[in-house]
Amino acid sequence: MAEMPPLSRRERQVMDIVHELGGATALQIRERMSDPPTDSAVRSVLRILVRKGHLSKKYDGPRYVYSPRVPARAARRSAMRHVLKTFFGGSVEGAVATLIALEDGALDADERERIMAMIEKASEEGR
Amino acid sequence: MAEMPPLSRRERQVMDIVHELGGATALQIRERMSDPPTDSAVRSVLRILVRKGHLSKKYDGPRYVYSPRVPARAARRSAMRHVLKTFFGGSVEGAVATLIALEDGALDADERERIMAMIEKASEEGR
DNA sequence: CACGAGATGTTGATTTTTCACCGCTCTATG
DNA sequence: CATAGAGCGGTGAAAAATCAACATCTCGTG
Repeated sequence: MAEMPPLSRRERQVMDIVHELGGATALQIRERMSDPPTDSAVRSVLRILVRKGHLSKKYDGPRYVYSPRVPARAARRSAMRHVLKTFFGGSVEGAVATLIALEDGALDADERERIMAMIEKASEEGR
Repeated sequence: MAEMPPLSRRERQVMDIVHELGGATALQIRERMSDPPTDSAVRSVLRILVRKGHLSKKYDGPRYVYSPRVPARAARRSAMRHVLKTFFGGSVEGAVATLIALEDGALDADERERIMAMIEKASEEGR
């Protein structure tokens, strides 16, 4: 389970799509690409990603569904940790600030409440 | 000044380091790489990144300092937006949850207070 | 001035990535 | 049964990325 070399451009693009969808067929993936190559090209990188251990494929109904090998939770944490370190100098505060200020993520009262509660809870438990 | 082709592996690695440091010399960058190639190899990708418009170089004292061409604020927002979409289905709530639960980011009382205040303020201002 | 060390840029060869063509299988349908 | 269409994977060639050797230039020092 080594962490190998980082992904190539296409590989990363495909992984992002699969992560976003949770699991996806070759066709779905191709449809989501901004600059889609041929179907077989997509399959080529899928094959590589499976071989490298980043994706698993399962035969669901009439076609294969590709899913991330690493659990969603871990992937989320890892991705977040990376931007936290790279763009926010590790400042959770700064990251949250940017997050809630993201115009397209306008949070309503409910969501705000839940977030507040969450933080309360976390700081209690986290000592 | 289009944003065209995504970055290659090395390019992304270098960009991340530069973003993290805000600005850096070729040597600093190389020092931060986990699997550093030769100095001249590093310079090669730096040159490419400058040509592509992702980095600017300024002659500071005895050497060049490379800096991101896109303002830190915009870069942060863009990076955050991407993980938000890819790993959290756009849920700010989910993202904040992960953020505050990152064990290595243990937030103290002060930080928690400031974050709470921030959220209050944001929702007051009619977001 | 001559020299060595540090910083940079260039070039071209090697390695990796990307991709489409091709053939196979399976299923549905006429 | 014959055919057509969809899904799949292998292969090798083209394109891109990666990298180290090499050439310059600058600066400080003996």
